[in-house]
Amino acid sequence: MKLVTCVKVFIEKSGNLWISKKLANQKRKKRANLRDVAKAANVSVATVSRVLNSPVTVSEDTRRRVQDVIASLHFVPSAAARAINTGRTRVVGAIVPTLDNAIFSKFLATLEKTLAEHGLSLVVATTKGDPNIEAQKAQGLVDIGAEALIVSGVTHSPDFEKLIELTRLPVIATSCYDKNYHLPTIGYDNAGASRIALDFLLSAGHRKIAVVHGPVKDNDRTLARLSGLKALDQNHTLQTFETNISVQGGCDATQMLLAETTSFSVILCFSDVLALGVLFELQRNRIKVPDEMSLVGIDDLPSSSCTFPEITTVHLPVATMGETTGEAIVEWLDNHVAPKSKLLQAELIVRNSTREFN
Amino acid sequence: MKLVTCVKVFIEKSGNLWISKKLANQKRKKRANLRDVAKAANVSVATVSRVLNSPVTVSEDTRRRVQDVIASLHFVPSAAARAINTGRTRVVGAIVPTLDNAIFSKFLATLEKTLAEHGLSLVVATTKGDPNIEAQKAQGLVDIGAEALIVSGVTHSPDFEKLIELTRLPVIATSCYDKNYHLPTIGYDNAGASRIALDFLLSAGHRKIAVVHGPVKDNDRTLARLSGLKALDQNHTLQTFETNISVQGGCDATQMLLAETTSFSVILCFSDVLALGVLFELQRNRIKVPDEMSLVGIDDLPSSSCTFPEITTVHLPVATMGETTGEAIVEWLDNHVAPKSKLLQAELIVRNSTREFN
DNA sequence: GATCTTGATGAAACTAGTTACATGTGTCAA
DNA sequence: TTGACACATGTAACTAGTTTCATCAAGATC
Repeated sequence: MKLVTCVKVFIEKSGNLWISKKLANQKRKKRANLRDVAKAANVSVATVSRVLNSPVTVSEDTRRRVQDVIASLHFVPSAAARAINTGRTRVVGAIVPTLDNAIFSKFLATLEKTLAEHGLSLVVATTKGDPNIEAQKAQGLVDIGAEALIVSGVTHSPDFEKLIELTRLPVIATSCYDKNYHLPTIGYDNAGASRIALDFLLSAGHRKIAVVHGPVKDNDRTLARLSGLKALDQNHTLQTFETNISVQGGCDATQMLLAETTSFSVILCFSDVLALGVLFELQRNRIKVPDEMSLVGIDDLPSSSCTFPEITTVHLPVATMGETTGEAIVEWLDNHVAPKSKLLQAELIVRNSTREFN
Repeated sequence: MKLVTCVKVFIEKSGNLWISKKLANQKRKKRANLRDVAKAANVSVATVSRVLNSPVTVSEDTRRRVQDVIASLHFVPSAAARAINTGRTRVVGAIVPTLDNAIFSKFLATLEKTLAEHGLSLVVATTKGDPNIEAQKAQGLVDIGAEALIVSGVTHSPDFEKLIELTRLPVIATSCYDKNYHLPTIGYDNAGASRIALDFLLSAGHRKIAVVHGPVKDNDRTLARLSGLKALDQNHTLQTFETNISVQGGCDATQMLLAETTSFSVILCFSDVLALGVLFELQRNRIKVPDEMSLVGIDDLPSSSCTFPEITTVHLPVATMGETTGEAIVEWLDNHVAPKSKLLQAELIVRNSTREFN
C-alpha cells in the first residue's frame, strides 16, 4: 500500500498515468485473476470460468491447457468476486454463549460436519450469554456475509430482532423447542429435561432437593428448566442456588447449600459442568456421593461417565441437534422455505451418583 | 432462483427482455444496493459510498438525507463487493485440533477479542489433529477469503505447505516456540514445560514416574514434551503411556499403568484433561491423591484449581498467547512484515495433588 | 478583480468474477 | 442438400461496491 502511494506521487508530478499503473502493478505483484489466466491460455474469461465451475462443458484439450495455466500462475479464484455474482457466500454463522462448556463444542462439531458435507462453512461467535453481545456478533456475521444464523434459545435483544427482520436472514434457534416461536426452533424440551430428573428423584424417595443452576438473566433455557421443576414441586421440596456455569461455580454453590440449615439428600444440577464442581466440593467436605448425598446432572457430557462416582444425568441430544440443524439450514437455503420446529428427546441416564432415599 | 428461471422461459417466448428483467426483480425483492440508495437520495453512488466510509467528507445535509434513505430501504452494504474492491475481507482463520479441550477455547476467546478490537473476524476450524484435515480446512478458509491463518504446532501436510506458499498467506504457528521454523511461532517451550514438572518431581524425591500423554502421531508439541523429559531422565525413571486426550483417555491410561508390575509414586500428565481422568480412575481404585499417588498436569485449566485435591500443574499462558498472536496478525496485515517468533513463559503452579516422596 | 485554495459532488473506470446470448463448427436425419 | 441440434467458445453485460479524476462553487489571498 505504502509503496503504491509513493509511486503515485512521483507519477502525478511526471503526469503520465500509464506509467503509474504499470509501475504500481509491478510493485505489488498482484495475484493473478481470471483475465490473466484467460490471456495466458488464449481463451476467453468465460471459458476459464467454465473450467472452474462446470469442467465437463469444456473440451478436454482446452480444459487441460487452462488448468496448466491456473497452476503455473498460482491462480486462486477470489471468494468475494464469486460471492458478489452468485449472491452466495456459503458461510453460515453460529452464535453460542460460550465455547468453555463442552456441550456447545459437541453441538458445533456435528453442525460443522453436516454443513461441510453440503459445501457450507461455519463461523462461530460467542456471547457470554449477553443478548447485546449477541446482536453485535450477529451484525458482524452479517457484515462478513453469513447467509444464515444459528442461535441459542429464544431470548434476543431488540437490535437482534431488528437485524434479522431487516435482512430477512434465515435464523434457527437451538437448544430449545417452541413451536409457537417466530423463528424455527430445533432442540429439546428444557422444562421436560429437568422434570425427567426430578421425577426420578421423587420416585426414589428424595424430598430435600437442592437445585444448582446457571444465571437466569437472559437465559430462557435455565428458566424453562426451573419452571419444569416448579410445576412438579407442590410441596416446596426444592431450594434453588444460582451460580456461574463452571466447575468453580459448582463448588461455590455447594458451599452455599452446605451452609444452609436444611440438609439436602440430593443436588440436582442443570449442567454436568456444575455437577462436576459440586462433586469436587462434596469430596472436599468429606461428603460421600451417593451414600451421604445424591447428585444428578443435565447434559451428559462425555466426562460424566468417567467421574467417580459416574454421574447420573439427563442426556441432551446435542449431536443430533447439530446434524438436524445443519440439514434444516441447508434445506432452507436451497428451497427458500423455513423448516418446521423440531423436538428432540432428552433421556435419563442412571449411573452411580444417586441412590434411593428412605 | 427457480422463480426467476420460470419467468425467463416465459419471456424468451414473448421475446421481450425488458419485461423479463422487471419481473425478475419484482419477484425476488432484491436487497437494495448502492445504486438504489443513490437514486432515491438523488446523489451519485460515490456520495453514498462516502457516507458509508468517510462521512466527514460529505456535507451535513446530504449525509443525513442519504442516511435516511439507507434506513428506509434497509440497505446493508455487501461484504463481498467491499472485499472485492479493498482486497480485504477482514477475516482471519484459526485452525485448532479440537474445541473439546478448554485450553483451545481459552486461546480462541482472547484471540477473537484481540482481533475484534481491530475490526477483524475470526473463523474457527478443527482438525482432530490430522494434518490432512488441516490442509482441507485451510483450503476452505482460503476459499471463504481468510486473509491470514493461525495454526497449532509445526507439523503440517505437504498440501498445507503448498497452499500457503502458493497464496503467500500470513500464517502463524502457535502453542510452540521455534525461532528457526519457516513460519513465525508464538507460544511456549513445550520441552521446557514438561521439564519444569519433572524437575519439581525429581527434587521432591520421586523416582518412579508414569507419564500419560496424548497421541504422538503428527503432534510435535507432545513429542517436544516427551523429548524434554528424556533429556532429564538419565536413570530411566520414566515410563510413558499414550492415550486419547480426554477424561476417558486419562482413565484408560490409569488402568494400564496400574496393571504394570512397577508401582509409581507419581503420574505426570501432559494435559490437565488427562489429569482429571487419572484422578477419577485413582479414586475409583481407592488410591488416595496425593498420599498414595502424586499427580501433576500441564495446562492449568480453570477447573484444575477446583478439583479435590487441587491439581499441581504447569501453567501455559494461552490467554497471553491469544492476545500476542492477534496483535502479531494485525501488524502483519497492516505492515506486510512477518512478526518475529515470540516465546511465552510457562510456570509451575504447586497445589495439593503432589507430596514429597521418601 | 484575478488567482488560489478548499469543499462537495458526480461521471466513469475499476475490482474479479458469473452468465445470457451469439456465433461457429460438426454430426445426423429427413 | 438442407434443417435441426449439440457442442465449444467468445462477447459483453451483469453483480455491488470503491476510487480516481474532473467539475464547480464559495471563500481566501494577492
